[in-house]
Amino acid sequence: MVRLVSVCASLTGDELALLESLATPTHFSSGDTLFTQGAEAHCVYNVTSGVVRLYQLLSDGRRQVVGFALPGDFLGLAMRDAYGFSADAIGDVAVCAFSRGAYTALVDAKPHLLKRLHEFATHELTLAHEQMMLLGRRTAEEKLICFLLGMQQRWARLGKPSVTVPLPMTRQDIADFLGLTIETVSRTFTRLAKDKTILIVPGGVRVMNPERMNAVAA
Amino acid sequence: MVRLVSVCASLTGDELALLESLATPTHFSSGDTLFTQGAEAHCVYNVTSGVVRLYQLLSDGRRQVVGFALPGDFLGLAMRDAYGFSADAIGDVAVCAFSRGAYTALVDAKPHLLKRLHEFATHELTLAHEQMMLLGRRTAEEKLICFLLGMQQRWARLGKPSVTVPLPMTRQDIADFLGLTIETVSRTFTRLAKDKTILIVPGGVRVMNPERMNAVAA
DNA sequence: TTGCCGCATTGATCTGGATCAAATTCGCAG
DNA sequence: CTGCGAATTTGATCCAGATCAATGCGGCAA
Repeated sequence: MVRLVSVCASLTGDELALLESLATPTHFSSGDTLFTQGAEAHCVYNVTSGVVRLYQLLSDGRRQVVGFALPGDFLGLAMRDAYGFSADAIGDVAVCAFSRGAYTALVDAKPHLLKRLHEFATHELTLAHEQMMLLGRRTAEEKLICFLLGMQQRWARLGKPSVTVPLPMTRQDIADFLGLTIETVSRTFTRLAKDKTILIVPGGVRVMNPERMNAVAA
Repeated sequence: MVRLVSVCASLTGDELALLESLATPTHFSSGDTLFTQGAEAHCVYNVTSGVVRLYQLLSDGRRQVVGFALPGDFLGLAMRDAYGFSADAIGDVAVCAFSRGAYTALVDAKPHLLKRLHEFATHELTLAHEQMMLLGRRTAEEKLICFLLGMQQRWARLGKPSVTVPLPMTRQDIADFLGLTIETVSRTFTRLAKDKTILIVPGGVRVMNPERMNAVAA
């Protein structure tokens, strides 16, 4: 539980007690919805375990996955009145939930914490810019390779460095993240596996030729 | 000059004097570079007049325009050590520049200001998510219509509401923003003009059928 | 006025990725 | 183990938008 709260906040020292008193640990099962695009924003979440799919829908059903939240990530920061995207659990997910009131009180009381949240938000913005480059100007193969390297780096930063990249999300999720169809994602995986650039394993992918992949990601 | 600083900060009352003492008004001519992707981030900028093109480059020359900054917008917030994108002037541009030191001092001294900047950053993040949906899941015609309506709204929020949308950027800039080629942008404009959805005028576009455009943007 | 020079438009053709259509494999409940 | 539904892979064809290639059209310097 101490560990949970510690991950919860990515903070140290004096703020822990305050956070602990305000955080509501919550659990979601695979497919459960944390919140929906346009719904009134009641809570801010900090993911403590599992992976969350973040997405927007167009009225005709087209879907854009805007990100995958991993442990340590914050959700719902961009709250004005309503959430800007929907979020649901990929596999089991644990979060710390903060009510909007608790969140604003916390932020007002602790400028240092706001600074951290602001750093987090600007980092998110940088990632969003990279994703715009990827969506607008990269080929299918480049998209997939950048995605795999990006996920590998994110897991590595969380202390799980490995040549095997876990991919708990479906091919459809990946397609909707990269602006491709499921068929193109599948074919591109198959081609990269034939190349011996990657090895497809249950629940993920093993990076076999990082040199080539880094060269493509440029 | 009072007006300048006022726009500069989008703030009220007691913070103005502080800001005024730290801001360095600067002017750029068409095509001038404010800063370059990867360069050490010395300054934060607040645009006071004109339009700034924000973009990233791939090593082979492919370009993604990640945004157009209008008066009131902040640039370089996502500074860690280096700028995440390049910025240059489209036509004449005036900005207030804050040195990194002045910026961090200001932010540490005035939590209220940090809160404003954080709101601005989260708003930017929301826009970035919308742009991801546009780049990943929209057709060329939808992209262009969403772009025009988006620019119209942004000018309107700045107190310049009009059915004529100014487009000071080139067709190539628009193409690189929407993930299209210049030819597709030109053809799509021509088709929308034939439709009587828009009227192409020097330096911009006049919205002729906002109902249809809003329906497409959904 | 003339002649560039960048932009923009228009046309012809090509192609990467979408769409349509089956298999195949996997997970798992019975 | 067996059957079923969902996810994935694979194949055939199509098409929106890219690419290649002129042509048009200001703006502006001489």
